[in-house]
Amino acid sequence: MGNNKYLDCKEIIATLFVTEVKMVGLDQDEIYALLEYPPDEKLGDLALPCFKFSKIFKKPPHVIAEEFQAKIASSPYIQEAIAIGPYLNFRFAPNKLAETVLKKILTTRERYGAQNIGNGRNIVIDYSAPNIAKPFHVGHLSSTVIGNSLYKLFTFLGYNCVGVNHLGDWGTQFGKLITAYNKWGSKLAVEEGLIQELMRLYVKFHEEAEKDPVLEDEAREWFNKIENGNQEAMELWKWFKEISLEEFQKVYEILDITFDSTAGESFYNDKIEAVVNELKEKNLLEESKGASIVNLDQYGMPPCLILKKDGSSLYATRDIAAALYRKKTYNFTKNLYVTGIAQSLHFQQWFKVVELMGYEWAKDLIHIPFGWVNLEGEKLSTRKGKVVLLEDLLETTIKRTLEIINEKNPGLVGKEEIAKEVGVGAVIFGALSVNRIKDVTFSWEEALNFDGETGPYLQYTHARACSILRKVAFEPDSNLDFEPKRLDDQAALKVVKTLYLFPEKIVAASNEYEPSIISRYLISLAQDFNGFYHECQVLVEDKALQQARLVLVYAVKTTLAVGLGLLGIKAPERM
RNA sequence: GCGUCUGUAGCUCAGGGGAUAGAGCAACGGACUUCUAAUCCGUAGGUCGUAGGUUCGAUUCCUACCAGACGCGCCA
Repeated sequence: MGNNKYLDCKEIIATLFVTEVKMVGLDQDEIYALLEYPPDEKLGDLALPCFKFSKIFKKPPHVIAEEFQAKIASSPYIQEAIAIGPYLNFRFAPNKLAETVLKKILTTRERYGAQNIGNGRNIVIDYSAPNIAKPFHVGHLSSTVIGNSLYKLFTFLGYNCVGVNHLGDWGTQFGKLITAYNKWGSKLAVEEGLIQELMRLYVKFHEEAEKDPVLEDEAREWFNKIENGNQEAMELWKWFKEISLEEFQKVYEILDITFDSTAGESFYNDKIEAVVNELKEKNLLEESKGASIVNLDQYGMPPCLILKKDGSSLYATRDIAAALYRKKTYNFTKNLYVTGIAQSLHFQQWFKVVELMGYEWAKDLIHIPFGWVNLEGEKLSTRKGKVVLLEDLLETTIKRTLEIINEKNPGLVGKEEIAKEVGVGAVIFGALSVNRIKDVTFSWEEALNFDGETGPYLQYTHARACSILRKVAFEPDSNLDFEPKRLDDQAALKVVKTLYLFPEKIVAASNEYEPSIISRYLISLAQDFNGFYHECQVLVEDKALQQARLVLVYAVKTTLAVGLGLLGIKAPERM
């Protein structure tokens, strides 16, 4: 736990045991790990289950809890310790907690929760990575927004992040596209239809290839030509790529997501040979059925395909080349790959190959998998043209938001921009609110519902808080005078305790590469705040009371904005 | 066949060795002349997939099974 610059009550209690209780049989770290938040707040704010001590001292846990209680004196942050059955429950000193947490927020503001855990080390985050010549659809949303959130999160924790959009701009799909273009397409049609036309050709290819498998061979030949720099093939490839990139850029602009590098698969084309040679030198490469592979039998995995029988590369080859390049270029402490769970085996395989090549940093290659997106009962399929385009989804949610604004707040200035922030926020939050690994079913009804645990709910709560602060022109100031003891309502105290948890939550989110931990935290913060909002009037006659509550409102507003920012969601001041 | 992931309220999901299993949606009943009702309060709703095992204690860990999703050589 070390030197946490944020208030850490668990650490305080663990220290208390070492310095005051002594002779407890467990060290500070063990006690720290044992401390948990009780299921019901009435019981206390933190609890130490005493079962483990029972074994050490051969006494019933409730007796131990009582003995501990007798030895624990109150300290500035811990008001009391009460033994309840086999638990020793601690109650925070509410005034001290409120004072410490709120002053911290007044001082750090939009940096509340930030830490220098990374110490400037580099993390490469590989995310989004759409395939060129395929439309950007809801299936690409997860990678894009999870990666973006991790980028912001690790930056907030002191790492230097390198966001890489590893474009799928290489591979047999281009052979397929060129084959389809030559057979059923035309220059004019592509110029007019752009990515829609490319998608039509791609779908057409798969329809026809089912009837006539020879097309697959033709496609492979075309890809081979691209790899060998055939001029006709290269020109078409470049053209298709440009069309796609423009389309993707529109979506990234709406989402406000940027990358530090867009070195895609094609970028590594000239780095493949060196990898293959290195594999050969290290005696890892074998011939099998005409292809070149790395055998992984002894690791319980199928072989990793390095070269096809026609000598062209595969995605594992390019991934290895990319990893070597990135290590050399960025000297990363971690390289995260945000892709679907379907690719788990692929990553395990080539991570192992890198390890077998003798690179100890293979352990720093981390796959961050996420579940599938389905379309209400049906599977998403680019090949069958069965997709919801991300651009359509975003435009629809923005439109819907505008309708709601016109209904609820018609006089709002800057409606268009706010509708965009809220509509896009709804989509991003929807993708980040549940555990990465879960499969999700896309539903328009859910996507357009802005009630309850949604992005707009968080933004609305933020806008409400802003509204109060605006009415009195509240200015944050680290020397601001306020009386924490005035925040003695249950609802206000609950908010303070939840604010206290924020730094702990974002560290947990980074440890698990799980933005949904932040999402859920923000929902609980907003729920607590809205409870407070209904129960306690902020703008009141009693100026000291008002001041204390204003500080609380400011703290909530700030924490919500910081948290939303880490998710890649805007926090408008009015809506 | 082998492997991975998932199974908790009608639906979508939290929780993840410990004290009576929590939210939201949908349903029903309340609260706007008062800081934005995209809100809040209340009611109802669960043999935590099934069976064993480990443990003082299992919804949580282990094993088997069931169900669903996915992956297993020249697609990415």
